[in-house]
Amino acid sequence: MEFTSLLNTSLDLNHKPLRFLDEAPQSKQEVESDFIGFERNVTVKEERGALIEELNRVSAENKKLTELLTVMCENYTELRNQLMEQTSKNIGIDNNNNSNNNNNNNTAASRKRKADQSSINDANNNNNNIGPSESSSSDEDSSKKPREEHIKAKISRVYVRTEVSDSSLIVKDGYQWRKYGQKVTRDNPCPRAYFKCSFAPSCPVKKKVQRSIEDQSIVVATYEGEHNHPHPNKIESTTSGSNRNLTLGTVPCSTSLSSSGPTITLDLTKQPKPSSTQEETRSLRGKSDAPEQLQQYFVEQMASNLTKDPNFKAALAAAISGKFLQQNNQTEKW
DNA sequence: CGGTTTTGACCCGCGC
DNA sequence: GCGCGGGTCAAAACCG
Repeated sequence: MEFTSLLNTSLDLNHKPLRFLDEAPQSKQEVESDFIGFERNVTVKEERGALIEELNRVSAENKKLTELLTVMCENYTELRNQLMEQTSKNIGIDNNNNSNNNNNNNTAASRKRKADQSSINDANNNNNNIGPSESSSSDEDSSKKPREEHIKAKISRVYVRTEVSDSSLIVKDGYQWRKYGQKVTRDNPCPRAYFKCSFAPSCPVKKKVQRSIEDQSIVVATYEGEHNHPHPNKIESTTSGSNRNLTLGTVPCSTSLSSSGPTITLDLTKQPKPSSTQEETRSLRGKSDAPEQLQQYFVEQMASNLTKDPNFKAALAAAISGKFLQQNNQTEKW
């Protein structure tokens, strides 16, 4: 019987400290009544003091983390703006390239792979850093299907740094993609994934994603064609099934841009804890237009997530109660 | 239940 | 003509 009462009391102790945060000043009697089994009201007060001290320390730590997060968000916002600028510039560059490529393809339409090689060489000339001379045969489709000829020349490459352990081959560019094939190519043991824009067939854009053979942490995404619909970030989309490829605009990644040419390198390895649910992602997307609000939102969201997380609560309670019981043992020994 | 992913089969261009 | 290799299809599995 004594044991059970002790057990019950200790369980309560696990929870009370959390309630101190909300109702510490007025709950003095209630707290003391919970500790009545210990018959040590004086030490309870001391322990409360120690707990409050500990909580203050944790709060300070949390503040520092929040500041760090804010700095990260600022960096992210800055880089994101740079990305947007660069992207808009690249669109212009690509359009110029389109006209050039169209001319070339008109003369060599029957030799799609050769034309393709030339476009690849162009791309590699623009970014001679990581290019695993990947044979993309985008022009093949267009010559096979003349109706797509108007979109064929728009080819751009994006180099995305990801975790090596992440085998998903997902490049978060904000658009929604449907995977329609995967192939292991000869020159690269890593499989190449084929995606179509989920707005297909009305949107003819395709992309190929494959890890670089030279640096497995880099994923090479080759985009073919041009989206004929607005960026999903700008759409108040309703449900849209699975948004697994969602959104450059919301992912707090750090980005780095190649200075010229239609290639972009994104570093997705430095992103903070990604939001776990689609709902969160959608709400983030809605706020992505205002960087300050975004930062604030990230901070709030992280704090909210932590406070909502039962594991975090349990761990905190365990840590506090552990310290508490430890002190109890010490006082009992006295 | 509808959309997406997986994956083996198939198609087609290219080189020999 | 044949084999190779990249790209696509489509049925089944999977998922929310």
